[in-house]
This record gives sequence, structure tokens and C-alpha cells, in this order.
Amino acid sequence: MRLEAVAERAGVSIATVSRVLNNSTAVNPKTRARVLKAIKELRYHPNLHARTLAGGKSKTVGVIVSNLENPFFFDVYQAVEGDAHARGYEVVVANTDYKPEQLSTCIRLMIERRVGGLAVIVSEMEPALIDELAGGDVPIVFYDVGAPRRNITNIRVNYRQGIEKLVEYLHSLGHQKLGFIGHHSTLGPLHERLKAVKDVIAKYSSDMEVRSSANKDSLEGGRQAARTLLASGYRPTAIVCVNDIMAVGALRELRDRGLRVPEDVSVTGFDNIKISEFCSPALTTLHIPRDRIGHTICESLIGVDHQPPNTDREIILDPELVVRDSTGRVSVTPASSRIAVLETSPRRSQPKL
Amino acid sequence: MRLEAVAERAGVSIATVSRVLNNSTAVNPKTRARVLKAIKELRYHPNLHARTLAGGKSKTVGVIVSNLENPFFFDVYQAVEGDAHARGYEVVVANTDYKPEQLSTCIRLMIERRVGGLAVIVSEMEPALIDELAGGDVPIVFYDVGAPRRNITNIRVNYRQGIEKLVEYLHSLGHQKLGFIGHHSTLGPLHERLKAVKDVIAKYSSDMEVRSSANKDSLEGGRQAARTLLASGYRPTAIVCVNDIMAVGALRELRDRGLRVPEDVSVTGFDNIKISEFCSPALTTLHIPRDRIGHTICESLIGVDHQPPNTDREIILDPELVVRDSTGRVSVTPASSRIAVLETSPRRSQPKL
DNA sequence: TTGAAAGCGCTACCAC
DNA sequence: GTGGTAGCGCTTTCAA
Repeated sequence: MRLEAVAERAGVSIATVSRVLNNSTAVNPKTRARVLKAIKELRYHPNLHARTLAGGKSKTVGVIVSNLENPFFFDVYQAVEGDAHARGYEVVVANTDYKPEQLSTCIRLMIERRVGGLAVIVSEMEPALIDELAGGDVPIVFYDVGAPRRNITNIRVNYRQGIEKLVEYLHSLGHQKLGFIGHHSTLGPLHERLKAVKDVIAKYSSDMEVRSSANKDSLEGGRQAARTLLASGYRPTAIVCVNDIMAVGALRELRDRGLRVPEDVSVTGFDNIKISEFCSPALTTLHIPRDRIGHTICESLIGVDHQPPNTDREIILDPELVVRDSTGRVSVTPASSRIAVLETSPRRSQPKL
Repeated sequence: MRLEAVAERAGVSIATVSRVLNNSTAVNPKTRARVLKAIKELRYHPNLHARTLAGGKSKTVGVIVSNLENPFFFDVYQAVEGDAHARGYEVVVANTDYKPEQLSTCIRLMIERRVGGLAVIVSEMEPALIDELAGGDVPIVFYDVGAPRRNITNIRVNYRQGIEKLVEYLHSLGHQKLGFIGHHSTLGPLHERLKAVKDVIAKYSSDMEVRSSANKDSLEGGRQAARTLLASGYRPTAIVCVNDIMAVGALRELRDRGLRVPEDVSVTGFDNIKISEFCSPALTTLHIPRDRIGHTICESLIGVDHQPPNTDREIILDPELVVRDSTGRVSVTPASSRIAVLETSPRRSQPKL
């Protein structure tokens, strides 16, 4: 089914049909009506590929993320989509699952689709890829990776500052032995966050210590990481998690071990995704404004209010500490006495009191 | 950057470049090497739109869902994507947010993209739209809506049977006053589930009763719905939720009101998404196999092992009851005495014991 | 094994 | 206002 069929049926040229399809030049209302009628009757749907090929423009932006299943990434995507739709753009997402070769595939696909702009929200970015992208002519937004450059916007989070607030807060509650739960990610953010924790701890010298454990970025990964951390025999009074979903996973493991949060162990998340309010106990976490990230991405890639897209800049986000119910003072009776007993028991929920 | 540039640089015709790009006909290894080199040097990326336009084929399937934020839909999407990628297909998702007009937009867009197949996993489907789709030549999979037809696969869940198991289970625990929490959805599944509850209850005649409340399909919606339900003064001993995320939301509201689950109120979910294992208490729910749904979709749309796509059939899924910690026997002391006191107190987490 | 050329379905420019 | 038509960048016969 092509334009031609519609043209014939309406008794006009394909040029005219194209005009009514695009509302471009003025078309005689009667003619227009006839065309519209023909379109409806024939159930005609224009071919998007032919359109973009002929038109040359794109009207779609790409978003690549590490793990859509993690609501953090999903929220960013949603925010982008909201703004994009409002401006008549489509957005296509792709998931890398933290795999560098998938990232490379995704990027290639986006370029082949000739997206008008591309947001890369991943942590496994290899420098070579960054260079390659930076060379092209598609406007790009990087989150957490790469450096400012022509045609590139960089959004980054001031992890150091966030972690500082967090660790100082924990220290003020008397915590000295910390645990850190991260996810597998070859470079970047995770290391940055863990490093930040270590650096801040260094300020208190021998006063504090931290041990870490990593696993998949998921609820299950958080649980496993917590299990590993505790299985080593280490007894942290507070566990800092790289993000909220892993924290929720850790919560589960602690519960199964009969450890109460925050009485026996404090737990913190990162991102402040919705679930952090709904889990039990609600998580103390650091807020990162996904909507702001989404808006910035659209501003950079599409532009706002007929302003041209605006790249070539760097936006720094400051995480904000959100204190809820998963953190508390270190208790007088060390948690270790409880753990010693429960450690070997099967991992089941404790009977309700 | 076009094929032509590559051809010139490699000293061959564009036809030859196209051949190496597609591994179609045999190309002289030396020529091939020269072409590949030119491609690399020029950082050439083929134009996907031109390719699909010229080639006529699609290699992408579309998936439309009501709410990607709900892991149920997301899991289905992931499953489809996994299978599709394995067969060299891309998948593009779209979200309707339960809005009929968005659904219509999404469908149109998918058709314009000339997807090779389309899965429609939504609950707000209007009959007119179904007819329109069924008329086309794209293979379609509907979930939960529509009837068998040419070029169409129907996947449906035997809600009645699932709800029967669930309600009978609750009845066996002594529950008589039920609450039902659903989401706003104009027709279909929700009504089907609630209706199923009512029908099953009818079997016990005056023995049981149910009242329902609806809200957005989200954690927050679940909380609000629970709030509304209880604010009416109704005192259910068990709350049946239309899905797991709303159940998690409800859990939060109950906790804030000082109601213990399952001692004071039992709560059930639906879907058995990951979070249902990780919330506290872990949810009793009905399992729906998202992976199976995903596989079926790919089978129908793409085909497996070089078999042709296989539509024109109906697949019925039987939900399986998964009993966890959110349900229990009705306690001797009615929950109402506790509620009466706590009802007017501010909604905050209770102090830890 | 390679090249020439005819589309694929549309947009946009130039005439009328 | 409307029609004719030259591309858009590629795939795919058909010849050579």
C-alpha cells in the first residue's frame, strides 16, 4: 500500500497526498477531504522508513542504559520520553546489561537508525567508544562518563559529596565498621562510589573501616552480596549499598538471618527510587533527580521552545541525603552475638512476633 | 556518508559494497578486505531506513504494553527481546499508560515502522482497534484481549481458575470479609479478576463478602487504594490485590496504620514478580509465567528454528498459587479493635519495638 | 566475481 | 492549489 494508491483513489497526484499527510502547503479543503477519505478507506499507513529517508530528518532520539530493570534507569528513560513526546519526538531505548559488547552493538544500531540525538546512561563505557561517538555529528549526552567536548553534554553526579554526607551521618551515629555492596561494573561509578567511601573513611583514620562485596545489579544480587559479605565473618554495623535495589535485596538477606534493621545493622541505598519508600524499613538513601536528568537530556538533544539543542556543557548533580527508617545509632549490645547464633540456621523469614 | 563514498575509496561499485555488507553473494576476499578497510576508515554506518526500504523486510518486532514500570510487563518485554535477539531481530517497545488514545498512537507508529510482528499486551483494548489490526497483514499476538482469528495468536490467563484457588485458600484460613484492590482500566482483566472473586465468593453465599477499591497501577496506587478501602470503615481480614506491585503498596499502608500482616490482615498479590519475594512479608501470590509468554510471542511472530511464524492459535495459561508469608489464619481477636484506635493517628511508620 | 540500473515509498522543489 | 519529478541510500535482478 503506497501513496500512489491513495492518490489514484482520490484523483490527485501523490504530491498532494503527501501534502495533506504533512500539513505542509495549503491544500484545498475539498481535495483534502477527498484524500483523507481515501486514506481511511484504504487503511493507508505511510512508511516511516521512506519518510525519514526522503525527508532527511529524524524526529527520534535514542537512550541507551545499563539496566532498564533498575528503576533508576527506567525513570530517566521515562522522563526523556515525556519531554520528547511533548516535542513530537519518539524515543527508542536499548539495554546493555552492563556488557560492553552490547553497548557497542546498541550504539551502532542507534547510528544506523540515524537518531537525532543519543543519551548514553551506562557505566561500562570504554574510552575508545567515547572517542568514536564524539567524532560523529549526532549530539550526545553522557551520564557519568567521558569529558566535555564538542557536541557533547556531560551530566555527572557528585558522588564524593553525597557519600561524604552519608558516611559522616553514619559516623555520627557511631558506626565504625562499614560494609559496601556494589555491582559488577568494569569501571566508573561503582569504583567511584566505593573509592569515595574509602576516602571519607580515611579522614577518620583508624576510627573506621570498610569491606566490600559485589554482585549483579538486582534485588537478588543485593541479597547475594550481603550474604557474601557476612559469610566472610565480617560484622559491619552499617551497610552502604551502591543503589536502592541492591539495598532492598540486602534487607531481605538480613531479615532472613534474623538481623534487625536498623537495630542490629543500618542499611543505606542510593538513588531514592520509589521502592525505597515502600520497602520495610523504608530506606535511608541519597536522592538523584532522574527527572532533572531526563529534562537535561532533552534540552541537549532536542532543544526547548524552538531553541536549538544545547550541548557542549557539563551539569553536576548534588545528591541529597534522605533519612528514613533503615539507619540508626549503633546499639550497645553488638550485633555479632546474635549473628553467631543465627548464622548457620536456614534462610527463612523469622516467625512473626 | 553513503555507500558511494565507500565504493569510491575501495575502487569498486556500490553493489559490491552492499554485498560485503550483507554477506550475500561471494565476494573476492581481496576485494572484500579492501571494502572492509574503506568502511572502517570512513567510519561508515549504513542507513537502516534505506536498507529496510530497499530490502522490503523488517527484522524488528513491536511490543506494546500498558505499563512498563510494572515488572510484569517488563519481564514479558525482556523475554521477547531475549528470544528476538537470538534470532537476529530487534524489538521496539511502547508504553500506553493504560490510555486508549496512546494505544492507538502506538499501534499506528508500529505499523508505520513496518514491524514484522506485533505483540499487544494491554488491557484497555477497544474492539474497534482489534478489528483494525486483525485486518492487516502483520502477525499479531494479543494478551488477554480479542478472540482467535487469522494471523492472530491469543494468549490468555485463566484468571477464574487462579482466583478460585486463591479464594478457596483464603476461605480455608477462615477469611470471610475480603477486600479487593484493583487498578483503573476501562475493561477486561481487572473486571475479569474482580468478577472471578465475586463469582467464587458466591459459591459460599452469605458466608463471604467483598468490597473493592481501585487506583493507579503502581506502588503508590496500591497504597492509596488500601487507604480508601479502609477509610470506608470496611474491615476486611484479607485483601486480594490485582497484582504484586499494588500489593506492595497496600502493605505499606497497612504497616503505617499499625496493622500487622498477616496477623491482622492477610494480603495477596498476582503475577509473582521478583519483588514479591523481597518485600516484607513476602507475598502470597499467583504465578504467571512471563518467560513463557515471551517465548510464545516470539514463536508466533518470528518462528523458531527456521520454522515459519505460527499464529492462529490460542494459548491458555494457568496461574499457580504461591504461598508465602503474607497470608495466615484469621485471628481470634478481630483486627477491628486495633484499627479503631489507630485509624486517626498520623500515617507514619510505627516505632521499632 | 563484479557493475549497471531499476526500484523501495516518500519529500521537496519547481513549474503551471 | 496542484502535478511532475529528482533524489534520499540502499538491495537486487540482469548482464557482462
